[in-house]
Parts: sequence; structure tokens; C-alpha cells
Amino acid sequence: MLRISKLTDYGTMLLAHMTDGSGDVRSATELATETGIALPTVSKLLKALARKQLVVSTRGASGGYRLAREPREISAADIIDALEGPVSITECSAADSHCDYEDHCTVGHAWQRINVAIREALDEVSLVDLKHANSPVPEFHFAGMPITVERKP
Amino acid sequence: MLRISKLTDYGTMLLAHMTDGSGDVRSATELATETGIALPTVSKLLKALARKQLVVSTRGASGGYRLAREPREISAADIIDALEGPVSITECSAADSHCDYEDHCTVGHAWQRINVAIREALDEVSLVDLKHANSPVPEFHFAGMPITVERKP
DNA sequence: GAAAATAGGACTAAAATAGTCCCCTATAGA
DNA sequence: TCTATAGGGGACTATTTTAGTCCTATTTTC
Repeated sequence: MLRISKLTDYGTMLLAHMTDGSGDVRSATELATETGIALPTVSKLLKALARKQLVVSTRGASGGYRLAREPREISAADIIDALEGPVSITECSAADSHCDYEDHCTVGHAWQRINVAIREALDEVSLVDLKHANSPVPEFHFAGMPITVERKP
Repeated sequence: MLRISKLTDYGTMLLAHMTDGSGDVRSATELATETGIALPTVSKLLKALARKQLVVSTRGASGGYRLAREPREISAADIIDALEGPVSITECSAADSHCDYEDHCTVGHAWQRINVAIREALDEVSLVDLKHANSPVPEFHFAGMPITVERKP
């Protein structure tokens, strides 16, 4: 768990795809065909990404979308911010929250430090990295138990 | 977003609370009263934490729960693993997954690197840190916009 | 003016999460 | 040995979040 939503995942696929020929304007329909994601979903995602200025839209016939800036200037954090709102690992660590347990709760601040660490990790990874990730498959250790992640063919 | 579940949050509160007098055995009822979390929820959480050996349970009259090890030996990663399963930021980054888009998807591996970074951040923070987090409130920058997190009184 | 696009938002369906409850087993102590 | 108190396991329900679709309006090209 501690997972980004499917939509964010699709959004990342879309953006990574748009990296090829990033100056080109392509319609939602084209992008849907090319990525295999359903058109209404692609459309919804691109609208959201346009609102947050990760892509630029052109309306009207022969319109479409293109990346708003260089792939290296778009980070994983940007994508998550655009599609899910700011990273905040607990409800309390969001800026506007008020939880019922404030009186008893002594843990808020530490989660916020974790939040920053996660944020930094997400900031460091650009669309370029996401696209050309040929690094060796990392080995995980969950609760002491090593887990090997299968490499896709 | 990118948020741990409420239950995990409550679980963390519980464990942080149990840090005071960590040798003492306390019943779910006591802990519920002391933390203000509803008894059935506390009970459910402690059962899960006991199964993953973060707490030790004693059955029968005058039984209850206590931490299974020193607070410093319990990390945020342990807690999330116990209550939500292993951290995996996308469906694909889970060990046993198979997604419909594998053919088109070029982003899997990079998310896994992010996953490791997050994992490391979570590993570094112990219950002790979670409890005594008096560090200054960090300043966030979301999509370039600085956000100040309100300090609780 | 027709066709091809995006913009915005309403709406429905599906899935995950949260929360409660019940019946069982174990233990302490009168 | 009986009773009260405690946890173990899991079924169940309600709620919330997420995913996905669709409709209508606006913009632009030809």
C-alpha cells in the first residue's frame, strides 16, 4: 500500500508517451489509441494536466495536447500534485486539516518529516528518468523479508 | 494524497501511546479510553499488530498488550507493513502484479526506485522519533507554491 | 457552416476503507 | 470449578473514495 491511484499511473504513462516528439500536438484520440488507455479516461486526465499546466492544450480542429515544458523539467512530484493534490501522508499533515484526536495525538510532526523525505524523493525523478528507467531492478526488504521484483519481459 | 490509511494512523497513535511504560500490559479497553479511539477499532488494530509481532498479547483475565520490542526498534515502515501490507507505490511495483498495459508501459522501473527511496525514509523513523517529534515544522513547496503547515497548540 | 477538437462538470459504477459485531478460546481468581 | 475478563478470528455493513462514462458548451479550422 501507500500507493498512487490508477489514474495517476495512467497519467504518468501518458506523459511519458508524450515525451517522444514532445513538440508535437496530438489529440486525445490519438493518445488513447497509442497508449491503449480508454478515450474518456485519457481525455479526463489531459484536461486535469492542462489545468495544472503540465501540458498545453490547443482547442478546435487539429488541436490537441503537448507537454508544457521539457521532460526533464517535469517531476514525479509534479504529476502527483496535479492529479491527486499535494502529497500529505496523513490527514493531519495536510495544511487545512483538523482531526478529532489532536488532543491525544503526539505523532503529527514526525509524519510531516517523513512527508518531506518522500516529497524529496518524488522531486528528484523527472519524466526522463521515468521513461528511460533501465536501472537494475531493486531488491526490496519488507519487514526483514527480501522480496525480488519480477522484471518485465 | 499519497496517504496512509486512517487505521494506520490510529495504529501509530496507539503504538506511540504504548511507548510510555512500554513493559506494562494494558487491555484494549484501557488503551481505547486513553487514546480516545473507539474500542472495536482499537481491538482490531491490536489484533493485527499482534499478528505481525509489533505487540505481544496476553490472553485471559488481566491480559492485554505490550510492545514487542524497544520503541527505537519499531519503524514507521514496520507499522505500515503490518497494517497495510508492503509499501508499493504502483500496482505494478508489487511483487505479484500483472497489469493490462505492460506492453505500452515504460515507467514501471522508475517508480520502483521511488519506492525504495520512500521505503528508506520510512525505515529511518522509529516510534521514538514519532513520539518526540519536536522538530521545527517544515515548510512545504507544492508545485512551487510554499505551504506552511499549522503547528498544533 | 460543418467538422474536429478541448472544457467543464454531472453522473454512475465499482472498489477500497472504516467500523461494528458475534462467537470462540484462554486465563485468573474467588 | 465457575465466573468474569481478556484476546483471536472472522463475517458483515456502511461509508467514502476512486474509476470510468457521458453530455453539453465553446473554440478553431477549412
